[in-house]
Amino acid sequence: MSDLLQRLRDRGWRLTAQRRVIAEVLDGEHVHYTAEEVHARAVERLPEISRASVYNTLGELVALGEVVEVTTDGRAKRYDPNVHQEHQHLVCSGCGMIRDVRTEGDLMAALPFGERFGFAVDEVTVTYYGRCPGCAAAS
Amino acid sequence: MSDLLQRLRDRGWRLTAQRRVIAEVLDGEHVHYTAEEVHARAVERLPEISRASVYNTLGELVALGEVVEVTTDGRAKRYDPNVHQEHQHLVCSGCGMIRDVRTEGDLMAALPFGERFGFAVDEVTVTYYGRCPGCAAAS
DNA sequence: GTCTTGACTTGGACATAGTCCAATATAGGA
DNA sequence: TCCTATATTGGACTATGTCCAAGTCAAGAC
Repeated sequence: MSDLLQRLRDRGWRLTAQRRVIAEVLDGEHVHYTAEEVHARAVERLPEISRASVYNTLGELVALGEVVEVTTDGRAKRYDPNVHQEHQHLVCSGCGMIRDVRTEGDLMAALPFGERFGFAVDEVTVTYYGRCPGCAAAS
Repeated sequence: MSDLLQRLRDRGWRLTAQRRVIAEVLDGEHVHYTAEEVHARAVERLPEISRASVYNTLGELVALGEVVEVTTDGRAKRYDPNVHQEHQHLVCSGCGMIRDVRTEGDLMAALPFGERFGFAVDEVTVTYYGRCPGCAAAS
């Protein structure tokens, strides 16, 4: 993620304290924070950062392809910085925890041409649901 | 869908005018309305029906397994009454139109055991994104 | 180092989606 | 026809996200 800032600078971004903090918050594996969670964590490092800046910056990162939006439930969108390794998601239906997972085979090929209705299909997302070990033990 | 009302009665539901109208609105193929769209259509037949009743009834239908929630974007949830034929969704990234599609092969098997992290995986949803013929022509 | 300027940030108002609740109405059995 | 548990209602409230005008500042020019 450290070179994210360099990539952004290369694209003409002004590197503000706010953007740096947001990039730091998004650093790591299996990070899937909501915008409000990103804001809460950013505030710990930069107390005056606003919600608007977080929403703006996340939207820009998504537009640049540096972060992807994930919506596994109908609640808040989550932001996944793990874009350089293709993956899908495994979601615990108990606690909502999300793991990045890699699938086998060609998921796109699972959709026959006869089922494409003239669409130019260019993306497929797969979400697996189950109970994580903790939630399975608790029930 | 006409026998939906019978199934609900068998489960002890009271058949009110509101529930009948909601069931009628959800009748059909490739129906994926938001709660507000269901409400707007229900109001045409029963002007005094409230938003709360629509939300309540949709939630109950989901709990009973008669309707499934679909969230393809981060916006409002959509309600899909086509539960008796397993299917996935194809979404136009231009206009948001949704088609039900049937996939080939075992999507669950695409997730290796080594990628399950101890989860008891019991469901998989797949969403294909592309541009429908109309939106492709317009761009 | 300082100036300048256009891009960035901010707080707050607004919009949209959904939930909750106390009061009222009613389906369907007695 | 009556009774009552269940359903409906309007409206307040919460959560999530968007928009905007005013103020701030990063970084290139000098």
